[in-house]
Formats: sequence, structure tokens, C-alpha cells
Amino acid sequence: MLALAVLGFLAEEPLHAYELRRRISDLMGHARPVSDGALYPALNRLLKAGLLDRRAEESGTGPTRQVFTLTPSGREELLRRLAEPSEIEISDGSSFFTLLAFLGHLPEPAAQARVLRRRLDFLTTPASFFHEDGRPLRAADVTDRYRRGMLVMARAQSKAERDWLTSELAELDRS
Amino acid sequence: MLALAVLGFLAEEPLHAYELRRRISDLMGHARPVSDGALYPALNRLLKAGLLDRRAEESGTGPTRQVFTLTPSGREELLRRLAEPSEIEISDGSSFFTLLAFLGHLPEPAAQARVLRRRLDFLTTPASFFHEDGRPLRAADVTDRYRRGMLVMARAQSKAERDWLTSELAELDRS
DNA sequence: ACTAACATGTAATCTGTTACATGATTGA
DNA sequence: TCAATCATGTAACAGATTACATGTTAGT
Repeated sequence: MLALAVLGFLAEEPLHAYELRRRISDLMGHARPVSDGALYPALNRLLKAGLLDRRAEESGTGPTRQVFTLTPSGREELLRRLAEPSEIEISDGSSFFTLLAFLGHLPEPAAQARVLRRRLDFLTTPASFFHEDGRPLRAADVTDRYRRGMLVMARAQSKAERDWLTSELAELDRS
Repeated sequence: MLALAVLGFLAEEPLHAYELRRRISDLMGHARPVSDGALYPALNRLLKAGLLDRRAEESGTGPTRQVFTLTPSGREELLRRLAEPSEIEISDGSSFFTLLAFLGHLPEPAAQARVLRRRLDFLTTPASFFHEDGRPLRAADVTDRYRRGMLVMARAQSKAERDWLTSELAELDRS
């Protein structure tokens, strides 16, 4: 997930670690902040895998900035990950959102549409939070007010997302 | 997170690991399935910490079931975690949802309200996904269609949740 | 005969968090 | 003077994923 965000942002322009952290923080870090202990090792892993290049840049002030650039192989990896997301990247809302932020990098609209379609299919498949005696509980049968709230909000969110996906897919079809 | 769900479900009734896994899967596992490699070690940690008791129960068929029960100390820990959630449990949507599923176990409505209030405060504080030249981009200025979609959906969700929280808090105040 | 569901666990590996460690610059 | 922001990293630890390992029962 962190790796995807790194590749995605570097696909737009070369950045040093600190600036990368800020952008990733804005994107995903409302919830959990991006820690240095995650970012720097991740950058080194990507570097070792040949997906990134690093060059030192004197900034005048403070430590030398380490500026990272996406290699051609890194761009391939990004496009592959965007075009063929894993099941969890489709089903987990926050992972999917990260994907969405970079989906525009996929050159073919048809490839973008395939990803949106997968998400729509996932959201359209009904799922149930709570069970009793092995059978799913309908919303009306959930007595706990907070669990009822969960169902209400999950539905509202799913509806909003399905509507958006549907209209976006329709627009992609037209072009 | 896994630990909270274990404590929460066991607060309702004793369960064996497999059944626990099913319930946790229903609750949080739409996205990522609960793996045995996470669940069994987590149960052993809680056991060692004295929050759970385990007893073997012959099921006739297959391996002996390991039935887990919440100890008094486990219940205390659950209530403490529900009453005083960490910042990330408040700000991360999926963590907060897990919390919500068990919030009803808190005996005092005022303690429940404090948690809801914290979430509402978090949602009311404006946050921005994207920045340009250090300043937050307004939705209208986001040109990428998918990023615009992210903003639209994030707003819809936030609104739905704030509405629900507000009405729930009003009801708690009345009683 | 095969698949899914039931039922429990371990081991290697990966990733992330938290804390540590350093040091300059800018604004209140 | 004190806090925040800029800027880079390491080390210990916690937690999760994936794959391995085993075996029964019920349904197709």
C-alpha cells in the first residue's frame, strides 16, 4: 500500500523522501500518520528492487535531500499494480481509494473501466455484518443501536460509491 | 484491532476459535479475511495476558474445540479500550466501526456519548487529500476525475456519518 | 472422487509502529 | 526560549500474511 503510493506519486515527478511523506500523509494519513520507520525502509526496498533511482541533492539547509525518481521498471510495476489489483485492493475501501488516486495513470480508459467494474461488482454483492444461528441478520433485526448505525452508514456509503462508479463507467463507455 | 474484536465477541458468550473467526470475518473481513496465522497467536497472547480462559470441549467430530471465555480482567480491558479509544481508533474508519460494534457493552450512556463525540469532532475538522504548492486543493480545482470522485465520496460518507452521530448523540442526551 | 466446511495449529517472512538519534531553520 | 517544520535515518518489537501441516464430516 505504501509502496503503491510511493510509485504513484513518483510517476508524477521526482521527489525527496520528506516531500513524499507529506503527500502520502495527506492522501492516506488522516487516519494513521506515515512513520519514518515505514517510509525509509520501503524506499530502500523499492530501490533495491530497481523500481527507483536515488540521487543526492544539496539543499543548502540541513541534511542532503535524497531525491527519488521512478525507473522504467518502476513505472511498469505501477501500471501492472493499477491494472491488476489484488482482491483486497478491490474490497478494502481504503486500499481502493489509494488505487483510485493513481488510476488516471493507466493509459487505456478500458483498463481503468475494468478496475471500476470490479469494485462495482464487489459492492453489488450483498454482504452481512452480523449473523445469528448461522444466518445473516437483516437490518431490522439488529437490536443494538450502534450496530444498526453501522448498517445504515455502510449502506449510505455503498450507495454513494455505486452511483459514482456507475456514472463514471457510463462516461468511460461513451468515449 | 483483532484483539478488540475477540474481547468484544467473547463478552457476549464463550466461543471456540473457529466460531470466533467466523464472526470476526463477518464483521471486518469483507475486506481482508481473518487468517489463522493471526487469530491463533492473538488468542494465545490474550490468554497469556490473563484476559481469556481456555477449556477443551470434545465435539465428537474432528479436533477438540478450544472454547474461550472472557475473564473479569478481560472484561475490564474491553471496557477500558471502548471507553478510551486511541486516536487512530477514532480517526481510522474501519477501526472505529469495529469499536462501534461493541460500544453498547459500555454500561454508561455518557461514556458511549463521549466516544461518539470524539468521532464527530474528528469528522468535523476539515482535512484535505491533495495539496499543490503547499496549499490544500479545493474540490473544484482537482482536475483528475478519480481524485474528484474520491472527494465527492469522502464528503458523502462524512455527511452520512455526521448526521447519524448527531442524531444518536441527541437521543443519548434525552436519556 | 472431489470440494467445502469444520477445526486446530506452526514457521518464515514481511510490514509497520514506536522509540531512538541527530541537527538546522523559522516563527511566536 | 520553545515549538514546529525541515530532513534523514536505525533498532527493537509487534502484528499480520502466506504457506505449511493434519485430519474429519457432509454434500455433489
